[in-house]
Amino acid sequence: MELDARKKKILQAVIKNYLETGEPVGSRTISKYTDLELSAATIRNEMADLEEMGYIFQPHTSAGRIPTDAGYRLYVDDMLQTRAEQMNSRQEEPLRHAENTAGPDRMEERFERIETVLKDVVKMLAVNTNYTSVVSMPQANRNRLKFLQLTLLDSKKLLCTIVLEGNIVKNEMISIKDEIDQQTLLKLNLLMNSTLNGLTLKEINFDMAARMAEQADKHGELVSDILSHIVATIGSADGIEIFTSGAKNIFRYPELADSMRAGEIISTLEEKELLTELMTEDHGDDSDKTTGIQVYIGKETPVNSMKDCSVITATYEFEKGVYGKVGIIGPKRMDYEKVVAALSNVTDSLDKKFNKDK
Amino acid sequence: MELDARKKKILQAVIKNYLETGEPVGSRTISKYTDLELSAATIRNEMADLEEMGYIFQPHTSAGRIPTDAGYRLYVDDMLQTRAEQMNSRQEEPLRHAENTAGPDRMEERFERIETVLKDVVKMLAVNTNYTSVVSMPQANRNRLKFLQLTLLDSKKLLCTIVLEGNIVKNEMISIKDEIDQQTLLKLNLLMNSTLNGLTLKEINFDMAARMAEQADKHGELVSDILSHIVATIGSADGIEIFTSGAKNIFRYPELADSMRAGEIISTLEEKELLTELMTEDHGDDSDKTTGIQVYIGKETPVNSMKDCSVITATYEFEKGVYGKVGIIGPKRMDYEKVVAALSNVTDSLDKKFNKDK
DNA sequence: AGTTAGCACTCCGACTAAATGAGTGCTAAC
DNA sequence: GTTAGCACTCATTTAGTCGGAGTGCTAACT
Repeated sequence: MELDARKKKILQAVIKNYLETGEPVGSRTISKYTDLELSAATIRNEMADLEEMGYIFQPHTSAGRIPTDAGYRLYVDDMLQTRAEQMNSRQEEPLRHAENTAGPDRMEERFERIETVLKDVVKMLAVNTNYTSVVSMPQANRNRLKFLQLTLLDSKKLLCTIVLEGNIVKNEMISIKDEIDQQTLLKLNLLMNSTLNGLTLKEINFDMAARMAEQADKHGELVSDILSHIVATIGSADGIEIFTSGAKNIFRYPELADSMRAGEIISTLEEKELLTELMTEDHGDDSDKTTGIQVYIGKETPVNSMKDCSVITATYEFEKGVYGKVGIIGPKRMDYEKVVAALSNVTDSLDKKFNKDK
Repeated sequence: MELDARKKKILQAVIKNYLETGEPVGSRTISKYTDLELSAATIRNEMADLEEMGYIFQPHTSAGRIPTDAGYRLYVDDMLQTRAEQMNSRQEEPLRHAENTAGPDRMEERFERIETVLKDVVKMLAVNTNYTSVVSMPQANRNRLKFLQLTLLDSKKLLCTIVLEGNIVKNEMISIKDEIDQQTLLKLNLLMNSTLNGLTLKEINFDMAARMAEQADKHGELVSDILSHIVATIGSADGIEIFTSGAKNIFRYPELADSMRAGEIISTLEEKELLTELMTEDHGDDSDKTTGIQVYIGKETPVNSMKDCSVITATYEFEKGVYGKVGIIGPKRMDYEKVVAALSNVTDSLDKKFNKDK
């Protein structure tokens, strides 16, 4: 069977209607709703076909139709494509695009800590969309070390301050066995900085560690100790920081609101580790390369507890090469168009904001 | 009317039973449950009295009784008192107390970052009690400044690393207008450290700021700028870090599980700022001075969204004078005894752990 | 061919009525 | 002061009924 233009139009109508009402949509409704003037009976035939093709289904005999994941997928792909086309044609007249980015006024107030900015953004998103939203701090992973500083706190504790290229700062407390004096500390600082500066985490390897340990002479052990602390601190998945907002919004959507499902989702939001996979690597190849927007429908999501949700993520750039993600979690019948637009605006604003600060 | 021993016993029986079942308890049940051999009819009379006194109530005519907040209060106060007495008598034989502290094995593995420890603890609590649990990082508020360091990141940004007495480290990024060279930076570091070291946040005042600005000569503006950044960073409620676990546990208790209530609670847990009040100052005067355990029943809690819950908090000591709090949030019919015991154990373990590390 | 109207059928959801049962308050007797 | 007995209340459960929305199918229409 073939998916001709008319079937596609009907499918779209079913989905749009279902997005609005959240209830199975029947043939009569469609027959009025669409501009193609067809009777309910004809629609029924077409809908039977669409069901056979796996785009829609009935929750029970003699009920209206509901889109399947495949149906949503088709719809979303279509939407993204026409969106991309629109963007392209608009690139020539950037004015439109500019006036489209709402809300930067809220974020420009003054120089703020990035956490504050992101917390504001995520809250704003949740409030505006009525879905749950998440944001990750810029990822340090593939980032270069800019500067590191060892400071003696007391006779047994060393404070190691690590600054990465994107001006991301981390602290690590290191316990030391043997006492150490200011002089050698100064030397160590010099040594480590000169060796490590500008390096990616992945460029720091055993070889280098060995060479440094050698140069540090009797403090070799301490150096490698420090080094492994550094690597661990930055590299650990633990390092990812995620903020969420609007968790309670899932209660707006009955299909997610039963305590089992909601509990699972909320646990995931609470234990942010489980979101790591979602908020770091690019999953799937269906991401929109130009905007960094990804749409996961139902089982497509990498997060187990969200098999009944749809998740949309977008990428923002904090500094050159340093990225973070913003995401929206909602029911499968979420307003994909609105959410994609909102995320796109937000990442645009963030990109601008962070670039302006430089 | 007077609350004689028998009435008290009946009240206790009602509450105990209700804690277990979660359902209104009737006179027949009590008549069997208690050791005082009384018929249901007698119990009924007594219960009518108890209702008049405001300790219990009926959700509707011809239903069993449910404890009121006042009823719980009485019960809890009693429990805490007998508990305190037991503790006192046990102090002479500390072995008992020692074997009572379960779970330190889980936390002793190795030197861990305090965040990790606290996250483990809060998770463990949630799993063991089946309630929602929260923990706050040690509070910096009334803490002394141990050390502070200014580092030039680039021509426009200054990194300010702040270490407080309890080895709590904070970073603050400060934008500067005029460029500054390493020499003056060194001087500033020296000046600020020598002036501020060992001071409480509250001891840093305008007077001092003025004096320092004066000494800093032409960089006076920068100094006061930095100073206000420091004060703001540390002092801001923003600075409190809170971890939660087991949010989904509220769904175990139908009286909290409806989406309105649950949504409110979950929002509060998500926006940790709202928990600040709960996790910082001592509220109410009914706290158990010896253990730092506080019990908030229903409307007593300082957090608005938890008017239908009970909240129990306990204080642990990170370092001399640096405190954090652990809390359990559950339904009013929570197992107060078990929770108090669990919290008491946890704070004991934490106290020991942190003191041993030193 | 494709489209439409008509009709029997299915199934859900809302409503009603009756039965059940736990629990109370009250009275009268012990 | 305590208890047994009884009438009464009210939430919960069960079963039964009804209406409506929507379907699939067939037959007629273009």
